[in-house]
Amino acid sequence: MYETWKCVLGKLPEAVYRVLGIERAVTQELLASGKLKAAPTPDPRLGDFGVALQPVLKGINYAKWSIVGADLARELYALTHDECWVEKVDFVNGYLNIAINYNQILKSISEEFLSGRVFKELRSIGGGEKAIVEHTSANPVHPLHVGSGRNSVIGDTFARLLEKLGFNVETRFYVNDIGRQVATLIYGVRIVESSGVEKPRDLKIDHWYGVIYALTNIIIEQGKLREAINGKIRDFIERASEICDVCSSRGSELTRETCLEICEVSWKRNYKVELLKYAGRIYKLLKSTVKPGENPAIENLTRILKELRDLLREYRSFTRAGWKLALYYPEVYSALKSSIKSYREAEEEITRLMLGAEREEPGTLQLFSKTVNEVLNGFRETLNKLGVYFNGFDYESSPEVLKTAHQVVDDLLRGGYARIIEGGAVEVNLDELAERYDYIKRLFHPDRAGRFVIRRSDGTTLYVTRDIAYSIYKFKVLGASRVYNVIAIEQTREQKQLKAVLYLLGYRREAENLDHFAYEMVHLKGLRMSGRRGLYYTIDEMLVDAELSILKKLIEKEEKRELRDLLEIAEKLAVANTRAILVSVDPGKVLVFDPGKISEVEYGVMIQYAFVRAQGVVRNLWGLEFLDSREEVVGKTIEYTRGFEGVDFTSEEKKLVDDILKYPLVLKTAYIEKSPSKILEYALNLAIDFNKFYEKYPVISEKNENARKARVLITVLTLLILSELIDILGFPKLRRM
RNA sequence: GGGCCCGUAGCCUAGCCAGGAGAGGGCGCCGGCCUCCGGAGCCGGAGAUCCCGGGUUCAAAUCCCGGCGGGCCCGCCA
Repeated sequence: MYETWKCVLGKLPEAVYRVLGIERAVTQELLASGKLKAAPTPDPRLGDFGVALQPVLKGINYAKWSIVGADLARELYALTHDECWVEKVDFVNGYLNIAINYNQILKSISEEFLSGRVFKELRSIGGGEKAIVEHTSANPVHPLHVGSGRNSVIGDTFARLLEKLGFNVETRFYVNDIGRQVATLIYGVRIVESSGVEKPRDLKIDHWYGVIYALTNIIIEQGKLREAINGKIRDFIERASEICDVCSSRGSELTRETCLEICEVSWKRNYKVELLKYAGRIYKLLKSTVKPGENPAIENLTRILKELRDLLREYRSFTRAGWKLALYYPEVYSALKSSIKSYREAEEEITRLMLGAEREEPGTLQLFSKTVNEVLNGFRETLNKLGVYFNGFDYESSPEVLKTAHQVVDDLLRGGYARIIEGGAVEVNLDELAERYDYIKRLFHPDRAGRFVIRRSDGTTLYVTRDIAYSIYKFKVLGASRVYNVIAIEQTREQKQLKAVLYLLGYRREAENLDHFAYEMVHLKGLRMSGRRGLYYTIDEMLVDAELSILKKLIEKEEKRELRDLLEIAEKLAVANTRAILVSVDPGKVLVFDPGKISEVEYGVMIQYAFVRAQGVVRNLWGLEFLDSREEVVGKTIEYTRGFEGVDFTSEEKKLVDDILKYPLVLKTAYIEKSPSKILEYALNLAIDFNKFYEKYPVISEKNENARKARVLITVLTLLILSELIDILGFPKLRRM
């Protein structure tokens, strides 16, 4: 198609010159700059594609357009009829509309696809280059939820796409196993285990640990918040007393009512419950009566009240989450509650665990790796169901990462890129370095580059530092020439810091080839997710929900099939649907998802259905199973490319041919724009267009031989492409459904 | 306070970077279609101030400026 477009556009300058006398170079310039271009027509009756000619006709009296246009159409037709397979050129109010011979097009693309040339050309893009895709890398402290699931599916789909494009792809999972979060989990697990509370037998280990982690975290946070709230209340009373004094000496611009409220509070300073009741009311009163900048003392009070309100709100949210978990897991809750005497004690213990791990104490490290690996096994189980596999897991605690991290700090200090700041921590000041290195300036532009610490005053490294080390590892040890980090968008800054440091350390090529594949959050309707509070919709739940909704539909159809078969179909379709939902929205946009409506989003099912139907045609025509004998199907189809002519293509058929033509372009675009959602969208459109075609026209039973040949070709090409797309999307393949 | 991203029918989404004809799809809703390669489908219908206001242009959902609304980032956290 694009070939014919190019062909026609190539002749346009000549036609314009012959009719209007405008120099060929002028039209060529318009084409080159994109002012003139071909685009599909809005209605197939107008033709197959059109060119908006207004830029050329601009100088001509509008009354003459139709005459000039007709001449142009005639001239262009004469020039392109033979060479570009053009059948008709029309001029309609400023547009040149062109109809082309689909017989020729179908013949030529069939040969391209059936000979495998299309796929081969696509593979030449990567040409065996080694690309690493790091994805998922979820903290091993709770089960994978929809957010991590989006990461997995985007990463896995992109990796599969890269493979189709001929890259030598390796997928890696980076295990954050020495952070505070893991230490918190281990701290909680030790308490729960020593209290003799056991995991319910049917609960996955990652879900169990998720509960323990959340409750531990909640109890600690509650302790912290209680202390902060008490402090705020003290501040509040102090300020209130001050203001009350001003009020009673009549030196205040506050209303009488507000003054009285404030005084009441300061007199009742010992009745805490009463105070909290007033806090909100006074805050509202102050906000409505005080103008900014008038009275610093009162503004201070307003600020304190606002902070108090926020703290209370947060406390409440933790408490609610705690209640919910305690309801289902009362033994866990009481074990933790009774053992965690104070949050300070708990935090000290957690810090000790962290330090022990970073100092590579054998006992601590063993404990860490045991716990983390248990959770990772849970992850693997979930991911395998989804069809997501990794070539390897890399541990943050590994000597390769930790040693290199310290090396990175030393190198930066030696190179003068980092310095020791007050207190002894090591900092990189990118603001200064951005002045010297344009690369860094551009990286952060138009924002300030900022500064960041890479080694704490106690000598331990930070997450970024270890991430820098890991990046070096990916390039130097794993031998990547290109790295994609599928990481949430909120880490954009950290990823830029990472690139900046790589650049400073002389890894310039590596910095250029390190790509932050950013994706936005998943927003659940009616639930705010928070791993720290144990609030999440897990992938395991999502898969079950999807499977149940599909099974329900299957059973409703009252098919006389074995339950075992139904279950298998439901399971496969559930995976397809789940993956489809998670990849359906462009990574750069927030994915809004309502778990209650999971049965309504059926992108995966629609694609599978078209795939199954196309297989049915091949089965009935030749008695062949496409999934077992692809080569044979292709071989038989090649015979159909010979000798069909004079077929009038219907608009449904033309649409499918157009779709088929787009395949290579879609893959390239999805790759360049890092947008796996485009693959899904394309597959969906192909499936919809195929369903329409299939429903409307007979394939095997078509009487006209040429038309039958054309339809078989279209069907097999669709089948081939759907098969490739399903590979990329990572759906399990079905024969029937 | 500074920086980035997003705003398209009841809901979700494409188109925006490279401006062109009636803003494509899907879900949901209403009405039809199973003697016909498997109806998880097809056909038809209703439903949109393309967030608002300016500007550039023959032409703006698209580009520019200014608002409004939502998200994210600016830690000796990970």
